[in-house]
Formats: sequence, structure tokens, C-alpha cells
Amino acid sequence: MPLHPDNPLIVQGDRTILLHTVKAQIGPDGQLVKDEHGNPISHEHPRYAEARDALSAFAELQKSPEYLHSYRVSSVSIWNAAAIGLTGDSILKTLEDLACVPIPRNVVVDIRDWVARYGLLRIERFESGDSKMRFQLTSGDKDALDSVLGFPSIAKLIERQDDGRILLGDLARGSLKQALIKIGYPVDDRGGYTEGDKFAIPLATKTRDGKDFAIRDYQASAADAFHQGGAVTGGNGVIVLPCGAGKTIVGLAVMNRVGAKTLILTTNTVAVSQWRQEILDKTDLTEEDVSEYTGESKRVAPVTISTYQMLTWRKSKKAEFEHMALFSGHNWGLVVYDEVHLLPAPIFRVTADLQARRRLGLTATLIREDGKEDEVFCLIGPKRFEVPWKVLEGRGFIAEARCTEIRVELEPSLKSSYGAAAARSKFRISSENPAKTGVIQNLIRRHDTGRILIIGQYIDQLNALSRHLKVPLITGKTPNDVRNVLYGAFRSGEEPVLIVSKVGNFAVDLPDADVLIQISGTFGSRQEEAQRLGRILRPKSDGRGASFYAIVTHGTRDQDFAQKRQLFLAEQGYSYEIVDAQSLSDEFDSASINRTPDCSA
DNA sequence: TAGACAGGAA
DNA sequence: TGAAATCCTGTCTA
Repeated sequence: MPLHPDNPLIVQGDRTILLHTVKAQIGPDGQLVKDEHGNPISHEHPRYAEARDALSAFAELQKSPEYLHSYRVSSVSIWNAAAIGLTGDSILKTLEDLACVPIPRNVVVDIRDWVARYGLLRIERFESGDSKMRFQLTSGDKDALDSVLGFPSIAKLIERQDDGRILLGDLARGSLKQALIKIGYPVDDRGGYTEGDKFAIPLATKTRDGKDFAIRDYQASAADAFHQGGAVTGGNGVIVLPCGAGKTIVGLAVMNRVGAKTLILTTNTVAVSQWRQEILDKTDLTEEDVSEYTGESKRVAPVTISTYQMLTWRKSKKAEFEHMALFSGHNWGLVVYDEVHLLPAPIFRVTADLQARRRLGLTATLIREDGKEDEVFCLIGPKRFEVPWKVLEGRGFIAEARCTEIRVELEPSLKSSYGAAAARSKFRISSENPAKTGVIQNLIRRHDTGRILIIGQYIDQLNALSRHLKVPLITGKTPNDVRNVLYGAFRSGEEPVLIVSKVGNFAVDLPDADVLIQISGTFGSRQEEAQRLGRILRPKSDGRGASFYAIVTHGTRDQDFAQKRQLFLAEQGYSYEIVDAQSLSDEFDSASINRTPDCSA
């Protein structure tokens, strides 16, 4: 392959991919063009956006400093690509087309091998007299089959017949898939589904308050993608949509098509009642048809909504799970997993036994901080459909957002205690840096017409800020009625600024805002950052953009983790403008000088 | 019989 | 890496 020095990609032998975001400007003399300070002038690389979008289909972003982003391809990222039909050839062609140097041989081999592994082994239905052994493991590649059967973890789950068939029972189906993916073989499960009890779920054409209701094109495409392949290869998998893009509606569209009794699982009770409201609002089902199964009421209806915690509750560590019967004791035709990136481990275990039911996972990001993406992949299914955030932004379904990282120096009085602190407390000290307060005040002045949410992680820090700014604070301890009063005041504009703790990550009923100021976050949680940005992305009536500020302490652990948190959004095409606190406060000093003439002159 | 609250779990 | 929030159940009070 010839060299293409103008291309933005470098693929390295360790399976990382480097992407140039900018390109230096070269003058007619062949020299770098420099600005008045002698710094080379650069601008966004002309193929950066194209490369970023192409990579998102099969690689994961790892680091996104200013000029050079690094990605990595892994087995799971390649299998997800294979599941939506990308071939080894098409992936390699994309890389070759964008790379400036040849692709290392071993990476070419790895990618081809991984793609080839996908679907090499299959689970198929096997009708026989023996009702227990209803599936068989097959492969066109006998060597592959023999080699996996050499693993005791695999051998114990199957039964070899004299005629060479490899049979398995209902309950082994999920465990086998888990065991196989651990040794690098993602199975194509064509075992089909138990249909479940039929139950028609007609979509409404008007919502309860009389507005026209229609599914958006991308929501319909997502539902199509879920079903593609029919009863053999369709009917399970994950749909990835940004916050505010209408994941519930996709759920409704899928329920409508499956037309069977449905179990919906969510992360909290507010989400449970929100799902119920949406279903009643946008389908023709009655109150009787849709029930909540929570601590408050345990009614089971054709459409039942519950929480993960409900199912995984038990009296003590050693006791039985008491509510798992909700899962297995009813003839569900579809199970919907909301926020599938948060799925707790015990739910994986029961889901493994539930491979005969149709399964839909919904999420804004497939990233799990615990690295169990492979479990989601094999037990729920591959990623079937994804809409990038920037695409919805371009179409006006979510607001345009500007992200800014503001770096502030550690307060001088804390410098010595920071230096002396143990590694683990350094993060907290730098996160709680009191010097952040001044920056917040400046930001509130800059956005004096918008609704501003301040979100942080430490209650002490938030309390102090609340007293200092005389702004109300909502934490987990705030009773629900107080929360609602404050939400109401914020919506009406009576309280233009609200401080929230981690409740802001989950509270579904938190009002929309125009500006979000993040003063501390959970270590390096990428999905938390995404969730928080989602808070301000609801389109504004006047088409105005949203602003997201992350305030971090310069040169500390706080800054290290902030960088990690930004990864997911960087992958989605958001870039953080980095400014220092001083230039922000200069902006205000000069602004106030301009407004009030200097009297002494 | 509703509600408030404590305690355990992950 | 650690703090905070959540949920469920059981018990106590009015």
C-alpha cells in the first residue's frame, strides 16, 4: 500500500488507532505557516469527521487529547460490527482508505480472524423425541468445533450423541454462549423463540392530550433493525440512542410488533411510572393492561414494569431471590431492559436462562465501567442500531451543545495537604477545591438569562456552595414533596439556579435546563458525563444552544479523571474547549469596565 | 392503615 | 480507588 501523508489515521501493531484531529497549514514555500507568535497555524483535519464516524462502527475511543485521538479495536467491538453486517474486507478497506501508513500485518490478521469467528458456531433448533435437548451446536468448521469442545467449561454443558450431534437443553443455551464468548467464540444463536402469550399492543395516533402521535423515522428504523432476520436471527439485541431521543418510543414500537405480553425492567421507580405513563399515553392499552410491580404494588398485568432491584432483592446474602418468579413464572413474549449498560450481575444470571424470550436492550451508551460488554453482547444480543448524537443534533431533535472545560488552580492553602495526601484522597481534595466557587459565580453572571443546574458529587461541597450562593440544594435526603416544589420553581424561572447531587444522574423528573455546571463527578465515569449532558439537550423552543461546563482543578487527579469522563462524548463528536479560570474572570472584569465608565479618569 | 424511618444490599 | 443514592422490607407510630 502506498503512503498517503495527507490521511488522518495511523494503525499501530498493538491494535490502537491514532486519529489526527487537526492538520498544520503548509504555505506555497512548503514551510509551516505561522501566526504572529510564531506558532504553526492548524485547522481541523478535512477527513477527521469522516474518520471519526467510520471508526465508531468498529473501534472504541480511548483518549482524546487535543490533536491526536486514540482508538482501540477489540474482539467485542469487531463482533458488534460483524453483527450489523460489516465484513473484514469492508473494515480493512475503511482503515486503508483513511490511513497514512500501511496497516500492520498482525492487525489485519486479527480483524479478519475476529470477523470470521462471528457466526462460526451456531445454535440451532433440534426437534427430537427427547424434549429436554431441543438445541444443537453446529459449525461449518469441524476443527473449531473440536477445539472448543476441548474446554471443560464447554464440555460440561453439552451432550455428544453417537451420530456426532452436539445437543443442549433449554437452560444450557445462555451458559454455553457465555462460556464460548469467554474463550473467544461468539455464537450465532438461531434457536428461535418461545412466542409467549399473545397480546396486541396497538399504538395510538393521538396522545391523551389530543396531540398527533407518530413514530419518528429513526425510531422506526431502530425497531426494524431489531426484527431484521425474523424469528431466526432477529428478536434480540441492543438499541443505542442518545438521551432524549425517545428510547421509550422505540420500546413501544418493538412491543407493538412483537404483540405479546411484555416485561419491562428499569433502574428506579420513577422510571417505572414514567414508562407506564408513556405506554398509557401512546398506546390504546387501558390502565388495567399496564401494571407496576414494585415495593408498593405487586400486580402482574399483560404489560408489567419493574425494577432490577426488585428482582435481585433478597433477605440476606445467602437467601433466595424472592421475586425472580416474575421473570420465569409468566409466559412473556418480550423482555425490555432499560439502561442496559447498568444491568446488574444477578440479572445476567437469570437472563442466561431466558434465552428463548425476545430481549430488547435500550441504552445511550454500551460502555460499562466494569468491562462486561461481552456479557451484554452474548446474553441480550449485539448492537442492532445506533444513532450518533451529532446526527440528531443536525436534525434538530436534540439541542446543540457547547462543552467547555474550565481549569482552575488549586487553592494555595490546600497545596501542601494535597501533596501530602494519600493517592486515594487526592481526588477528593482536588474535586472539592474551593477556588471553583469564583468560577461558578462568573458563569452564573454570564448566563443570567438561562436556567442553570449545578451538579456535583460531594454533599459537603454542595452544602457549602448552596449557603454561599444562596441557591437551593437537592440531595437524596430531600423529601419528594420538597423536590417537586423546587422543580416547579425552577421550571417557572422563580429559582433560576439549582444545585443537585448525584440525584441529578437518575432523577427522570428533573426539569430541563440551558446550562449545566459540573463541579465534581464519579472518578472516570463516561456514562455519567453523557447522562449529565443529556440533561440540557432537549431542544429549546427558540432553537438556542445549550452550554455544558466542567470545572476541574488544574494539574491534579481531578483533571486526570475529567479527561477520562469526556471520552464517550468525544467519541460522539463533542469537543471540549479548554479555558483557564483567569481568562474567564478577565472577561468579566473587562465587561464591567466597559459598562461603567472609569470615574477617576 | 398510611406514613415515616431504619437497615441491608449491590 | 470511595461516596452517595436507590430500593425493598419490616417495624413502629398515630
